[in-house]
Amino acid sequence: MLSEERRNAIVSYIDKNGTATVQDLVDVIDASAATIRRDLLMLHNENRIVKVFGGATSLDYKEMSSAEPSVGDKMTLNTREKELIAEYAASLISDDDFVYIDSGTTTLCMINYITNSKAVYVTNGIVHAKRLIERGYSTMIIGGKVKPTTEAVIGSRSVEELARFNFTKSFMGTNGITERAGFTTPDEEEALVKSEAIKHTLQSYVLADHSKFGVVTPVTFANIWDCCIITDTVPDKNYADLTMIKSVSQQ
Amino acid sequence: MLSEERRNAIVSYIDKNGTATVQDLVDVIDASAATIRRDLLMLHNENRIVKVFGGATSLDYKEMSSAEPSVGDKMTLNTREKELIAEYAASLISDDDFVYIDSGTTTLCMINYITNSKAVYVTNGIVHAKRLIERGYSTMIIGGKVKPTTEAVIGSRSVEELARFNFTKSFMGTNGITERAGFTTPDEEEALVKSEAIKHTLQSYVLADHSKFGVVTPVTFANIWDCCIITDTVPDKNYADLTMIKSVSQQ
DNA sequence: CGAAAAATGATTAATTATGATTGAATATGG
DNA sequence: CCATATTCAATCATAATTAATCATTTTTCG
Repeated sequence: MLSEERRNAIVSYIDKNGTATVQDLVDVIDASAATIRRDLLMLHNENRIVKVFGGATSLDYKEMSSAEPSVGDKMTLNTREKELIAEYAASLISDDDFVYIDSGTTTLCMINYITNSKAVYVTNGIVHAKRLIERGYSTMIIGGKVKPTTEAVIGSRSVEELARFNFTKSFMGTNGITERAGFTTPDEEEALVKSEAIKHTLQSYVLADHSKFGVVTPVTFANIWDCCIITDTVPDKNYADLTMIKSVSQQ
Repeated sequence: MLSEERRNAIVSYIDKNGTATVQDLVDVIDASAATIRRDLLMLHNENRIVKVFGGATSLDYKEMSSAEPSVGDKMTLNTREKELIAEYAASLISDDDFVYIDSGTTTLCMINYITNSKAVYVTNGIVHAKRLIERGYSTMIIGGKVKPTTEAVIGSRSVEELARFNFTKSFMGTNGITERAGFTTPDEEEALVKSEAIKHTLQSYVLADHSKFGVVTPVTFANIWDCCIITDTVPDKNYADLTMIKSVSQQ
């Protein structure tokens, strides 16, 4: 058996079962533990599996204990509401729009519902850009520092770049919405990017499920009247007097 | 039996079965192991098969067998040569380097071997940026249009952005290398980005396996003496007089 | 035909992959 | 926190594979 064949067998076993211990692989494949370990190390370097203590897991195997939520993990939270919000937001895009899509999980979800291929899309999310391109849309990405946790492009360079654009519509994520603090986010640099994008947009939308209302996080990136909120259910009617709200709840 | 038809028989056997050991081929084809090896070497240099230790595999063997987990990463045809080239290139990065990593599959492979977390990395590849960040490196991305097929950031905006950087090292991919045409690529916009990156770099490296030598594609992005070539085997000794070459072949 | 060139097969030294061993590192269960 | 049990990485000896060499055969072409 060729060593390549053996390594492929290891990868398919792991992909099929999600995980495998070194002993599992020794039993299934005719090779010693030392060889299996060497293979796992090589496959890990080639990004074909993830080597962990005791064995290996497939690339897309989710670790439940992971404390920091990366973009991929957060996707699974609050799906039903997010889907509805995302679907409605995507429907707003028309042919000659120049659209800015903010980084964040709700906006990422929105991309799946986009159907307009005549519009041009700009984003500061690495994953967002990748998905837009995969789906065949005309896409641009903002340059700058990449923030590790959210895979968003931020920093002064990004702000400068944004200043040269004039969007017709922008779709933003947020961490908190209150009447007094407006739209807020925990990261100052991310907030600067968001503000700049909104500043250069004709009509900005904030995509936020009901859990975001009444929450304040450190930095404000827009006042409550600057953006139209797209949400599922509005907890407080006061908001209606201050800004435009589109509720997409099912009933 | 004509040597040419024997080689064709070898290729079809390998294409049909995915892999073959030297012994397999000796059994099937009426020739000695030495001849089979010579054939495999020749066929490998002609890019008709991939020679591996113990035998050979078809060109797309790895792609076929692994159930592709992440979309878009399917273009990673990682041959043994690419791995070696990538590994050596990654080892060149030192602590206070400001590194540019060009889009392309060989440079993507290189990221897996990077270990220096003190350097700062800039790239125009969407997937490259994502992987750099995932692996925990300080990363920046160039802004601009995203090219659908390669997921590379290109266009005038990218060139403008690059003009503001001063890299200590850059690692480039290429489609062709010849003495007269230098380093070439099929896409003009991509060529412009590459040239600009090289222009703002102290020492540029081109990562290229043997199959790129003697190939000319429409647009030149650098002269042969502008970059140090990192490759597996150099087909023509003339190159050594024109540029710096580091060969990482196993022999 | 016959010499030169090319291809082939056998042999061998060198390279590479593998498997076993061992001290060090890491996880587990109090 | 500790002690214990796994697992790991490094090392080495062994087995397998290879590239290089050379003698022999086949092909080429004047």
